[in-house]
Amino acid sequence: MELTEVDMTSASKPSSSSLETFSELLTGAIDSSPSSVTVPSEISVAAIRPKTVRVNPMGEVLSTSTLSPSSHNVSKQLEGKPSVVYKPLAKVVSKATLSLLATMGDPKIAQPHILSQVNSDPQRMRFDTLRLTNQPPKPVPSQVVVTTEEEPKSFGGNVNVDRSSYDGYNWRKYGQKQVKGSEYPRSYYKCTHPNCPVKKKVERSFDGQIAEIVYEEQHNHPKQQQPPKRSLSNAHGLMSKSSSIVSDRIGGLDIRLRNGEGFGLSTQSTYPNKLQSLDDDEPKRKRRKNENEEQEAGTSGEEVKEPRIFGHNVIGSET
DNA sequence: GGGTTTTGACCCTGG
DNA sequence: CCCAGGGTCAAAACC
Repeated sequence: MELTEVDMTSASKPSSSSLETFSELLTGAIDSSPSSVTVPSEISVAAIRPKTVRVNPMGEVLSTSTLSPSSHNVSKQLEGKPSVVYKPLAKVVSKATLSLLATMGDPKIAQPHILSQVNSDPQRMRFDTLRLTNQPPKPVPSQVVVTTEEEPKSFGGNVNVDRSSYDGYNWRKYGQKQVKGSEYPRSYYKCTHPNCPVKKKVERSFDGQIAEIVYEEQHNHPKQQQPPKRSLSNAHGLMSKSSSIVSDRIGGLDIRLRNGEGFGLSTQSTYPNKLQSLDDDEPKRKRRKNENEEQEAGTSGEEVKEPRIFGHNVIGSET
């Protein structure tokens, strides 16, 4: 199950230094010049309409507007190849996003073709990538799916840095669940940064390969240049234990960005509004019964309990 | 000792 | 209004 990092790294990772990290690519792409990359004008549409762009490592279009049944086949095939899926919000989606995607593909390595397609069902889209279901045409959020062969290695430069697809940020797993739509268990990760609202969902195949990764929100902080200390130290442990993410992503993964181009993008610069959201973190945060009884009145609903990002982790103190 | 992962239960939203 | 599904929390265990 655990793929050898070496395999993926050396196998498909020509040079991580070039790409650095996935996020970096995104960030850089956006930051640098969103329109620099050749992005189909459809992207703009994405902002309004849900679109899905799927390209396989070879640059072939895996799926288009409506995911066809065979599309899911593609996903399966991708297993062996890294694929990146971006699922930006319709409103947030912009050329920049596409640019990111395109950039992520790494020009030197393999520039993935970005296609945009209209999705039928937003929700379905989530696993569409994986299973692709024929959903009836409906207006939904847009989704951009881009698969690049180099992507995974890009941010996976150092397989040593596992940590659920190390992309330059620290992630903390806060849950795992088996979703109906997916045959693989879905893991939920949150950026360990104090105010970073970024979350990502990772679906791993039994092979330990990442079947799909969905990023939500954007990082409102610079990514770490170095992998999590723990990752480095326990890189082995993780791999052997349960986090074969690294391998996963290398084997073949789908990365999707939701809510704004996902991670690595400059939220502030691109979407100031997002900042607010970030600040709020999650107003809707569901509070456990305990909180209810204890902070029933205490929480005005706006008091974001940032101190407790998740579990006992810290955050507020982060300094 | 600190941080992360695991796992079950709880809560919310959508159909 | 009820049910199903998804997402999140929290305690314990592990590294």
